[in-house]
Amino acid sequence: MLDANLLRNDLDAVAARLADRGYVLDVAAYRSLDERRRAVLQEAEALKAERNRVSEEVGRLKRAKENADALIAQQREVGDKLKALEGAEREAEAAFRDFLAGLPNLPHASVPAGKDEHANVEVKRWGQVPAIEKPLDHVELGTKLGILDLDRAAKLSGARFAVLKGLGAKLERALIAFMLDRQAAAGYEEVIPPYLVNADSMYGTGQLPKFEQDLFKTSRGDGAPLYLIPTAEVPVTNLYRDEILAAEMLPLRHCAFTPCFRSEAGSYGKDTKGIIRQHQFHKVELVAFAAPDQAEAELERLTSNAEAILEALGLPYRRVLLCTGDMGFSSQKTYDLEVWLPSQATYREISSCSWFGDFQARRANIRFRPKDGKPAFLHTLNGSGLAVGRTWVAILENCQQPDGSIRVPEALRPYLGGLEVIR
RNA sequence: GGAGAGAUGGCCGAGCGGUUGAAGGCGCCUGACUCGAAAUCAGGUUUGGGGGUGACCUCAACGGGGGUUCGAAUCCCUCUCUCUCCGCCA
Repeated sequence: MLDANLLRNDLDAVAARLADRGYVLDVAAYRSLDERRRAVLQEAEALKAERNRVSEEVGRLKRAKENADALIAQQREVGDKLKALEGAEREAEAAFRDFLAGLPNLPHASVPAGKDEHANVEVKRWGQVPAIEKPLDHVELGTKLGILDLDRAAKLSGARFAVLKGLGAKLERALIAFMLDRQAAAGYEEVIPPYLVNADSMYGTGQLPKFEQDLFKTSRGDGAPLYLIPTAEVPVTNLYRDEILAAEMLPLRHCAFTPCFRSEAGSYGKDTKGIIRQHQFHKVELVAFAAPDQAEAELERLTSNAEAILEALGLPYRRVLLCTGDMGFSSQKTYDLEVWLPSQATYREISSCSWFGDFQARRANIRFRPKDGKPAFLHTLNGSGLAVGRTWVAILENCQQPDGSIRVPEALRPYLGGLEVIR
């Protein structure tokens, strides 16, 4: 959520920055909502002040055993007026808040302006793209090796689900343990959060109210619905919702392995082949909480922590700085890491590292107490470190050998009992 | 799932219709004393919204929501969570 004061003081500048990311801010609508809200608020507050004053007087009379009937009658009138205003007050407040909550974050000054992914900027390229004659894709490789079974997965759950078997399952598990160990060593404290969260949590990180159609929603009798997390970012960021952290705790870094669940109703037709885009996948997530003056450096650190996994596995990748039009709703600056996929002869997203400024912190009310000052919103960041399923795909495709076997990256072998080749 | 108890400020803990934003204690901060520290003494110490150039004024918040009342931390309803006992269970 954006700072309402910023909008009030510099509405045109905010509108211009939002326009950079393709969002048209209705300036007039915002102004009238803000003014309406303040007008109603002031009217109601004046009445409440009146009520408080007279109530006190009634109390004084009662204690002195004097008659207060006249005052009480007068109070009833104030109470009625107030009751009449109540609905308007709530409505004005909600309309204002909903409008504000619907605005995406402002892009950081260092983010290139652009309409879509074509304006993204490649800032780094690492590794040697393997020379493979007629590379097979991960579906062919995995199916032939008997470690991937998409047909039976479809029988169980439909499209966009996968079954991993034997060494395929073990490879997935090895990758999870490998990533967690590396990130723990890099200073991230591991957490295992709930995979089902309430609506407040989804609101805190920005999935709700705008993106409910991307989520799996559960129901239970009379209780409030719970949502399956689309990423560990949601429960881990919300860990500190409505809290004030001590400045010494920052930067605070967590890593978490979780399954991720995405409904993505609009995504049919994209990435239909293989397990690039699934309703359920595994991810190791990095989440950081930083003071505002630490946050920009923290984004660089977090991004290189994610890159370190790709480098340790010897997977060629590039780092891309997303342009204003391609960033997620809550982000103010995002780097995507894209891994080379031989079968597609292109780089595909395997990690997305974002700096949210105080956008999420304001929604989730996460603050810190600076050395000698008032509590202030901190900055949140997160990034995949990495998406496990896509790493699995990248290893199969990049490490494939002419006979269809897979060479296991050396760093991973201790996690597979020393196994050198999957065949 | 059944029965009962509870949820108050950074923490502990009183209050159970009328200057209680909240006693008391702990913690923390400032000052005095001291070469310095401890101890002691004095003072201070929640957050958010609105208004004002400013000193400042004002509203809201005692788990969440709703109600009763001139007035609610205090009474009623409801939801959530925690604890104890019983049942069930990976």
